[in-house]
Amino acid sequence: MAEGFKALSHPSRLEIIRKLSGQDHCCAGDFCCCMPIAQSTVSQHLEMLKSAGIVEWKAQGTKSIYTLNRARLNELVFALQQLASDEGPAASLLRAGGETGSAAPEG
Amino acid sequence: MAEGFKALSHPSRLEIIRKLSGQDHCCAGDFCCCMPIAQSTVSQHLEMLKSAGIVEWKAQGTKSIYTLNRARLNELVFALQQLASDEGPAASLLRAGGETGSAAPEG
DNA sequence: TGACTAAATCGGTAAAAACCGATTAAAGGG
DNA sequence: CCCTTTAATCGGTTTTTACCGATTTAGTCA
Repeated sequence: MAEGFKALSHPSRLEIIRKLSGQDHCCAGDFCCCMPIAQSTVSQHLEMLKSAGIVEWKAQGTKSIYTLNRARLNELVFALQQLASDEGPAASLLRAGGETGSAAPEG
Repeated sequence: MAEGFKALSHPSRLEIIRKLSGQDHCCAGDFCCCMPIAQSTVSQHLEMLKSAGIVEWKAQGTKSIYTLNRARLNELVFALQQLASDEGPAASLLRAGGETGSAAPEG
């Protein structure tokens, strides 16, 4: 869990995720050209995102295709919601079977 | 935003948050006694959580009272939900006015 | 095959984070 | 006032992260 959040804890990596979020998939070069860091650095950020399960990788010819793993992000969302809840993890799990929960209650 | 996730990116800090999540408030010493790290280290983790806005601090006699800032956590939940969504930030904002969304779809 | 392109990896430096023990500061009780 | 308790801060070491340029690997195409 900490590993997941660590992957989100750098502006450049958030930028990568943001770009992927609106775009279905990108190749590695798509990131380099719009970020103020070297190609090798981008590659390392992508590697970290990959090993944290945030992005998925596929080779396509001489290019590398990266896609966002939205399910993984949702896992982190869920974990964070539980922490934000004042009812503890168990309550959230129980409630998930009955009614739908919201991250931001109206109170 | 990256700063918020960085605060969540260490097991000890997650442990602190987890403890606070189920407990309304804790004093600094409550963390030291159940974690395998020195008092000074706990203090530094708390300082980081505080400056990231994740916890709030109040002096009470010779003790320091820490409370979880659940609103701040919910901000991060919301930001993460937007990233996980394939519709981009704008769509999420629009939808929030109409129907309720779920972080974990049934698929 | 050789030139070209895309991207990972290597070798290294600089900065940041994690951690500790010791010290300091400040409140409370005898 | 002195002693204790609580927790922040200081000084320092070790580990990790971020970053770069250079190199390597691998696919593509003439």
